[in-house]
Amino acid sequence: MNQGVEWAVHVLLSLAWVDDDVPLSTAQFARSYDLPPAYLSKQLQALVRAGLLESVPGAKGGFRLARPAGQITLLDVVTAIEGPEPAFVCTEIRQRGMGEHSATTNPGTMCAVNAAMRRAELAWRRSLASQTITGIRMEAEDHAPGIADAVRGAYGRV
Amino acid sequence: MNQGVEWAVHVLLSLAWVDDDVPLSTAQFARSYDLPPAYLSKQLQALVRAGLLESVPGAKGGFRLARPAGQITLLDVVTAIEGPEPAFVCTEIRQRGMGEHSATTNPGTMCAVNAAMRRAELAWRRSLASQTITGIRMEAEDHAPGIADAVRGAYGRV
DNA sequence: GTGCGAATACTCGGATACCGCGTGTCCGAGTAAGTGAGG
DNA sequence: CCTCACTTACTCGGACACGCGGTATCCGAGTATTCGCAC
Repeated sequence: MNQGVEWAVHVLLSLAWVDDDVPLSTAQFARSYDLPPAYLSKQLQALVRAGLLESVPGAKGGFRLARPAGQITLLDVVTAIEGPEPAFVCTEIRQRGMGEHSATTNPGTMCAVNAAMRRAELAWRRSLASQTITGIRMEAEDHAPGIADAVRGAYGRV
Repeated sequence: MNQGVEWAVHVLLSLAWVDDDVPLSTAQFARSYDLPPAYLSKQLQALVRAGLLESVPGAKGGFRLARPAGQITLLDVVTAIEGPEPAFVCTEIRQRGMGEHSATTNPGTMCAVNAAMRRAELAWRRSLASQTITGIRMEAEDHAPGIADAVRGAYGRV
């Protein structure tokens, strides 16, 4: 799995905690988490293209949440970074070479292997879609009560 | 996702259909599905290492199922090919650079982001573990009634 | 005809190259803020 | 004091290299078969 997913979620969490109209810049995130700024910027651009963030150009610019954190799911993030293609791609080897099966195969039916893998991936996507940034935020606050103020302080929002 | 997973499942399915003590060789599988024989061999070796297949050396050798197809799950196959490591790896960026959070973080608790991703991946693994080769076999036979005899015929088992 | 032994051909298995994609970096276009002068 | 235009500095955004893991391949070790020969 692409490492940018983890970065993206943490960035979105920070933006959720620093609930403000004034945006946060790539440089600030990179400094906070000790990440390569340029590469992080690339990932954030993907979030903008996916409509999760909106970018503010110019001095004192940066990124803002494009919609409330409660309406951003993990599936949105993963899809934005990894792309919409499923992890398992069926190459239909069942009807290569010896194509005898295909003769009796009921048309319109999917390869059973592909169907099984898609069921599993659907379960994964369902779980991702059921978890929002806000949910993770609450869980983190439960684990570390002072984290909200700590993050706001780390970004200069006293 | 590694392409070998699809190949492995189809090979296991073929072995389940051709229910016989005499093994099937890499060359036969490669011919049936039009796959590169050497690379396919590499994947089958992984299945042997994982204990899903047992190899028979020598002339007329090949591979046999190491245990009944009903006791081989998709999770077994994926783990054998992809390895046991989870797809999402948490690099703990939450406490790099500004480590202020960690001061208040309740010790022994996992990063909330990691926890969320692990929940999703657990759902995926649960679905994979609930589906056996036999289950896929039955579904395929439902889609294509004559497939069992077709496969047996393709491998010379008349 | 039968038993034995060597040659054989076929198999798996690990060691070895190739290549695409994720990883990492850089520089330019664009814009808001800041600054100074002029009215 | 207010307005305005210019300079400035900082931001995002896309275009450009690097390295590793999946992809693909080849050749050697080992064994069951098979053929031939002796009995």
